[in-house]
Amino acid sequence: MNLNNPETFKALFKRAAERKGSVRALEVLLGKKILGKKLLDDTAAQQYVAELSDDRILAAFTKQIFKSGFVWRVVENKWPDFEEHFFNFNIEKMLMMPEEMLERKAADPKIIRNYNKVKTIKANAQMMFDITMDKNISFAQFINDWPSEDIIGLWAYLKKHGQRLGGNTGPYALRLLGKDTFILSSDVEAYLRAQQIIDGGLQSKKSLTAIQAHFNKLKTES
DNA sequence: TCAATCTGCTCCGGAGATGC
DNA sequence: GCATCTCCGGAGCAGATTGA
Repeated sequence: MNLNNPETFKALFKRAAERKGSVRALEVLLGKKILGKKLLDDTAAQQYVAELSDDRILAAFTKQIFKSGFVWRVVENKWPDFEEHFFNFNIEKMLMMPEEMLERKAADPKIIRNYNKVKTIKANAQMMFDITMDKNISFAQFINDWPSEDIIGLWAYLKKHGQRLGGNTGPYALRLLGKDTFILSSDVEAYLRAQQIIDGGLQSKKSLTAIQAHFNKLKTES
């Protein structure tokens, strides 16, 4: 570990600006978030997350689950049929769907016929429903309220209580929705190892805590 | 032309090892 | 003894490629 002397935000920013051509070019990339067809700043993005309907969150989770380990283009091409098959991911309708119906839909070639992944739609709908009942808030509000300084906590929650939302699936889905989260891509992992912020397994508690601390530090410095 | 095989990609879970 | 970590094989399907 090299926690005493990791790269500062200033040095990282300078290096990134050189790589992207100029400070301005980098700021264009960093300054706003693209959500759907909209370009939003951080405050607007946060508002966007809080106002999402829960069916869109279930749709995002499901899309990412099917993309995981598969050609993303195929999932995108078939997505309109997914929306149609699963009632636009309406939570109540999904929870009322009998197993036989789910099994039948999972055999339709219009969608990706992976029954194990199809089953996650209902399971994750149940997780979302439970939270809205327990906390009396929408699932979107639940995600929005979770502090970005402990985003690994939200990852762990989704992994434990949801289905197939572990690994990078949960983080990717959260980012797709507009939640402020980092992604442990291979490039990011290589950087973290080069900076000696982590040395063991990427998903170990020790590593995740160190990574979160580093991102929190960068956020404070930025 | 058709069938078989390969490729792409990552979560999941089990087993054994390690640390506290 | 329990929790956590690490490693590895299995699972899943569409599209591309290869061979008969």
